[in-house]
Amino acid sequence: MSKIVSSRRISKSDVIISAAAALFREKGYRSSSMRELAENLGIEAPSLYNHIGSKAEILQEICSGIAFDFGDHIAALDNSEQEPRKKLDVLIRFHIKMMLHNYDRMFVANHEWRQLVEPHLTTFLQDRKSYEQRMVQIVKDGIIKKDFKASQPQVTVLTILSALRGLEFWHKYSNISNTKKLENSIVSQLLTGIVS
Amino acid sequence: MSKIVSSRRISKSDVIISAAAALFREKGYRSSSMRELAENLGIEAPSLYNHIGSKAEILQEICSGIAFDFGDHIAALDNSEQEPRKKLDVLIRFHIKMMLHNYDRMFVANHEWRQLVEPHLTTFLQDRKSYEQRMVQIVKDGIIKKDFKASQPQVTVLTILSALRGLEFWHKYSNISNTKKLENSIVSQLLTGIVS
DNA sequence: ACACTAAACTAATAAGCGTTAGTTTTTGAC
DNA sequence: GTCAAAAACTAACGCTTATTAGTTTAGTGT
Repeated sequence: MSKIVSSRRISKSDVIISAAAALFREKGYRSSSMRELAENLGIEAPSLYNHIGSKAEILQEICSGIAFDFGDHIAALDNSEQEPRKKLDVLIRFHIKMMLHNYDRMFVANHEWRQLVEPHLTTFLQDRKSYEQRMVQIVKDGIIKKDFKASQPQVTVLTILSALRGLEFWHKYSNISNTKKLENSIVSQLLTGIVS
Repeated sequence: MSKIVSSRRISKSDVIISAAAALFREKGYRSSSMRELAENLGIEAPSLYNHIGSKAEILQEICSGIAFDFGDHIAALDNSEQEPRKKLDVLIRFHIKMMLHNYDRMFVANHEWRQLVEPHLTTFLQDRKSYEQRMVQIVKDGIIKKDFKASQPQVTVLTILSALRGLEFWHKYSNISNTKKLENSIVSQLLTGIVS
């Protein structure tokens, strides 16, 4: 009978979605039950439906929210007049920051987007594809300017993105080595490699 | 009432596990039902239990099989007398080959190991940690021999491993660009970077 | 042809799922 | 304090799940 705490800035549905993101990250979307989610919030399962439409809707909110953040960021970056190398640098650091500060949502969006139902699955994949293509363009620009080695830009981008997706493993290390140092290591490795 | 086809070399449980790997990859472990798995094999769900112990057991077989293959490979590599740089090269190529030739099992092991029940979850994580540590040692050796730049070897290894885990995205491209070329691109990018 | 065994079948069970309906309690503005 | 709205509750439904029990069919060696 305890009520969900909320403020002017954070709606009750946001509180639910945050708790859901944490649960989905830990157990996976399909293995997480509405009953367990409710229990974590100190209420009964049916009470959730005063604030959210369905379990599927929660996942959609999480995934589309992340997609929006990344789309927003790369659009702003595209409009800026910077060198391709700098753009890639900024992009990588943004991924790292997102992973450190929005860990649960990032994890869920990365791992559970397959469970989205149409048309949201298609939308999500389109957004992803579009992001990827913008990134490919940055690499192509860099190759033309001789900033980057000639390569298969598609493969280059997918390699970087999958490396960044794995950042979730470093979430647990984020307290011991500070963010900036971690950022620098990863950016350096992805851009200039490890061979001396 | 059709029987599961099997040969002297491939047992019926292996046929089931292969079909399960394909299904689990497509829908995820929790979203895959024994009924659907049986249907894909042309039998009824309860008939599966003549060959396998449980759904959970199938996942265990998949995950421990992959863990074994990688453990085996890195142990053999450790015993070989090769330069760290060459070891890392071989390791990366092995990951790529495994992903291309054992796609379903690799995908499932990478994505669904969280659904393992104890004690298999702990075993799997220990195997993974051990593999990671062996790889860290290779990088450390390389740094001492000045093959590699000084860095945080742990971060270096985790970055490479997460990039390799994302190889599943390239499975669909594997028909257009041949394996060797893909291997070379990825090895080059991970070892020497993209900046010219 | 016969018997043994492997492997399929049908029927059913208990548990868990997301969700709805209907009701009661709590909260906040006047 | 009163009243409306928000948000909690209990009870239950319909469905799916993995799995078991018991039975029948099919394949194999003699």
